[in-house]
Amino acid sequence: MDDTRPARGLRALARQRMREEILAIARRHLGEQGASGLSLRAVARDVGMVSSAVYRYFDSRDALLTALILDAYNALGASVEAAEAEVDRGDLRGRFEGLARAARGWALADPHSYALVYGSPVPGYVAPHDTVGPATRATRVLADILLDLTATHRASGAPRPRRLRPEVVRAVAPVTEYIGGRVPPDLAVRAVMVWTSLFGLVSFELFGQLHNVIAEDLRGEFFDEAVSRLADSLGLPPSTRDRRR
Amino acid sequence: MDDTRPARGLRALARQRMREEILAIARRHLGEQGASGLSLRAVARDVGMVSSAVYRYFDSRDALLTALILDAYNALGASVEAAEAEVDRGDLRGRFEGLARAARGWALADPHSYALVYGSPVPGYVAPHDTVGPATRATRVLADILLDLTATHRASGAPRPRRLRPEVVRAVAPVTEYIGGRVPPDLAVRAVMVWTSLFGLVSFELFGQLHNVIAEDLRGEFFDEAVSRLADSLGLPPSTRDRRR
DNA sequence: TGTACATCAGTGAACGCGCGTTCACTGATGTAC
DNA sequence: TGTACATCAGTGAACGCGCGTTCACTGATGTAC
Repeated sequence: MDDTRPARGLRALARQRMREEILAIARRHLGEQGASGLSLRAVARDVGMVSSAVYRYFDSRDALLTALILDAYNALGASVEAAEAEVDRGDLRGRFEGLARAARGWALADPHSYALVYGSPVPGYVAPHDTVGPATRATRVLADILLDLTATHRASGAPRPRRLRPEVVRAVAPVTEYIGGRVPPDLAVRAVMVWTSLFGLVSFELFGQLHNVIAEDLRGEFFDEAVSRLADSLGLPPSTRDRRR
Repeated sequence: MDDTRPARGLRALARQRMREEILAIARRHLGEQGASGLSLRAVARDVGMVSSAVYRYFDSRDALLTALILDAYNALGASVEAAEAEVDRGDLRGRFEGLARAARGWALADPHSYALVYGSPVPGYVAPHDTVGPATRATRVLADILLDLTATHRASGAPRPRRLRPEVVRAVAPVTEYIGGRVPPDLAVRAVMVWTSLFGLVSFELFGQLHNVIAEDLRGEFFDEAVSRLADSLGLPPSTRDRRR
């Protein structure tokens, strides 16, 4: 059951299509039952085949879950990359805003996939190692914006960097290393905080925590405001194309 | 099955103790199976009674879940209130730090209860209305700190308030109203962002999203740093007792 | 170009399991006299 | 202070259900000659 790339031949093509149909229906089921309630039999029923037939495509229920998780990370990554790529390279703020809006947009469009990867972990399920790459696609986009920021020294308008205790510098060491280049630890701290804010906001919105907090029809407006402030906290210069602030 | 306060008489007392034992074991099970996998039969087995006996204490599986959610909110609220109450009323920053650390501390001590209320929603489960009160105990503590902040006009060192678009003002209207007093919309926006950052950070830590991001043995250090920056962003004055910053 | 055969997607029955909930019951225990 | 009785916590069997996974099978279809 090597479900890798080569889709040569008619059979292989049909196989891939079937695989994707199963995944699509499983994705829909995620919403109604949640990850731990995802039932291979129910999926098979909806696909229109007998439950055992699914085993032609996935080794087990966990393998199906893994595929869904990989898909989720890749869909988020692709959506973020595409949005960010549309913006002028020099417009760092615009790139960040594009990234942030794309992330929220994807989450709203497919909340169950979002919950699968950013919600509470599925009990008993352990993600295999090959989810690591796709999981970092979105963060890579932010990292590159920060690299450009430090490289062009445009952080002149940035908040004064704080003096950091050495433990904090060590705490964010994986981040400075991941970003690459010569990113100062203070910026790494800011980056992690911005990232958690961003996903914290999306999670709050999706998981019902903004109920009676942010007016439901103005969540997008609020999000944009928040994103703008997060951009400030990173020291991103005003957008080159849009200076309404 | 009115499971309310009056614990008069020996029987009623035993009843309450039993109820609490069931809840304690159910809480433990939450971790191993997750909310949607919580099994009334399994809980009964661990308590040492037959599954039908649990129905003497809870009307249904959902009622058990509701009790767990209520307990979680109350435990978080109590822990946050206690920590904040220990600090000098005038030390606004200290009060905020106490609140934040208590929230994280509780979450780390009982991650499954945390996931129950701040993780992905349990599919098919709808929280009854009486969870609303306990759900806001922790936020009330922050609201009171902000009230004191605006009342004493100590926000002199605060970041300059931003001009807000009217839609944003309307978006946070429920927050300004909830906090009470004359809290400016800009501060309400900051409050929501701080709150989502705080819980975003805790969720990331608990749900494994900080893996390879923040060194595992320095998460507490990083959290304290983040909390200090969040306090800054609220414009809380330097702590009266501790000026190491 | 035509045919024989190997591949493999999908079937259907079966396995052993745990689930939530109901019901009539038993027997210990608190309470009213 | 002693006793009869009502209360009610806990039992055990039963209900109908869906689950993941296995296995031997069938028959359409792509491929090698």
